Amino acid sequence: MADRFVHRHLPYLLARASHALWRGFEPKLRAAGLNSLEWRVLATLSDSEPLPVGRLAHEVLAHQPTVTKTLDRLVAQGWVERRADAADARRARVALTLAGQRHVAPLLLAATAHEARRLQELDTPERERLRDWLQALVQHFDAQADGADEAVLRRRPD
Amino acid sequence: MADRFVHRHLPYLLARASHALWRGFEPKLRAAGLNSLEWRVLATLSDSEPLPVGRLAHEVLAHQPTVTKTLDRLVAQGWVERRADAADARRARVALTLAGQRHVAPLLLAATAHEARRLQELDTPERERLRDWLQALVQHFDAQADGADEAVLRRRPD
DNA sequence: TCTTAATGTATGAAAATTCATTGAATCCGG
DNA sequence: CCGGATTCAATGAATTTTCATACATTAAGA
Repeated sequence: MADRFVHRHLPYLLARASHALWRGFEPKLRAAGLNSLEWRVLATLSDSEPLPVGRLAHEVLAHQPTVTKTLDRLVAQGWVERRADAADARRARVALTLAGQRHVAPLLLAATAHEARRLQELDTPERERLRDWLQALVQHFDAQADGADEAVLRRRPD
Repeated sequence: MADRFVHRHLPYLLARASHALWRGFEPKLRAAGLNSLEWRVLATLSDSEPLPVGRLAHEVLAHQPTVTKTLDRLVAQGWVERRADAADARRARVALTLAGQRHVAPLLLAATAHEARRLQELDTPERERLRDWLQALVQHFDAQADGADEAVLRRRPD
């Protein structure tokens, strides 16, 4: 399998792995009336303090205007709210409403269960090391604030 | 970092890792007049035999109608062509044109170099095992033709 | 061989995303 | 404290993606 570019190239391989693990869960999202970005937004906010839009966009791997519009929809549904930032009037603080929390809660459980079930099939002892490695990778590249592009990460002291 | 759902959940973590590694390469794609799906299509076809549309869609992690329309654009650019399948008139065989090959070739090199550069920063010996693990993961879940959703994978004998 | 089912791709309308830009608020050097 | 540069989020037009469906071809069974 490793003979073709797309099967060797790591960014691609990671995306493929993500899809492969995730596959089969979408029906559950659809049933909950969410597309995958909306899901990522709710999941991200589920156990986070209220986040500014730009930071949220970075976390959900989407562009800021996309997230702004997704938030409009989620707000209309009553799942999310934009609060004012005390220190900076430009900035919004996006948080789940109570209804939003109730809406994602079962999905979070289901997603965790789905992941566990899928991984079990694989039955390799390296799972947890993989997770550590990936966390280190993300942290490293996120932390270096990247120069080349968005500097969304230099989060100020709040 | 592992305390939050989105930082622990493996499908998400894999997607984040993919992005983190990939970040900084997009300008090069833009310069080549490609969006990321178009890039994945060209990269996939670059070292593959001509593929039917559905199979290509699966490989590039996109839906079939999306790929059909992306192909329309790539064909219009002269980078891709649809050939007839000798055995089945419904099926198309998508392949790069010579111009297409010339167009991606430098990008493939650049992408590989980019990956290498990024990974070097990380300086961990586990890289290759990670790649193996991911390949196994993708292969496992792709191979099982999945029941739950698209059965794109049961590729007939050709 | 017909008839019905299933498969592969295309299509059209609706929805979401992107790109470039705007408007507003904060920051910072003088 | 002023003025220009920077940051944050929103907006609108253009592009792309999605969803459902249509069309054509092959498969399967009576």
